[in-house]
Amino acid sequence: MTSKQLTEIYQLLFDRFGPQNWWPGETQFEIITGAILTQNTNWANVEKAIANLKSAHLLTPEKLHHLDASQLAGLIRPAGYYNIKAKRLKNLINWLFSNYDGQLINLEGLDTDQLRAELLAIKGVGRETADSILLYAFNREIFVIDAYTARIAVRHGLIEPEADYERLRELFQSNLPQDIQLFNEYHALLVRLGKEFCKTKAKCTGCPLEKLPHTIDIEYS
DNA sequence: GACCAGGCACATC
DNA sequence: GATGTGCATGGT
Repeated sequence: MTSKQLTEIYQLLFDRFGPQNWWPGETQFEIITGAILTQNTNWANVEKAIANLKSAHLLTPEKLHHLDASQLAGLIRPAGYYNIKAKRLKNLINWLFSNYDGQLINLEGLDTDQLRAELLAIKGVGRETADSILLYAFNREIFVIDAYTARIAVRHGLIEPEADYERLRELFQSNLPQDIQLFNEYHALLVRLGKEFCKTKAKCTGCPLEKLPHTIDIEYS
């Protein structure tokens, strides 16, 4: 039942928007960095911060490892929350160097549950950030939940408004084929839909899901 | 000027 | 376990 609805939604979104080519980023480390920088932040601002790191030729674990947090903060300033995000990036990099010789390749041997648990133990890496890293940087079968996804799922009656992150992840992850490319595209499409049609103050006109069962009045933040 | 954006940790109840 | 607050820039 739910899996049929989820499949229908995916079809409608893909038909309307086409492939989203996520995650934007040329390297595994760029994707990881972007996942932290985009926390509660518009992607356009993240791009400016990443551009700064690229111009300075600092977008590698080694280079950032040797940079202090205050200098890093200056470079990522356009992404907002720059002091806290600089610390969070350093936390992740310190973990990588303390336990894995600073090499992302050394994480490939971990199974998904183990890697997720380790990421979540890093201060500054919460569920969405960890799951974005798992799916988009490490190609693991994890469905990423974000504020848009939650809002859309609630508004279309796929889940109760009180549902927490893990409950939402369970909804998508266990009612869809275990397909990394599908998880990748689906989450990206939900964000696309959210940006264009599913903000907190709902303006649903022209929404590709307009004809589906709908509870417009709900405000989910 | 208000409101929002691809969250998270921490304090407090 | 639920709720409130600080963190900060840049676009609409």
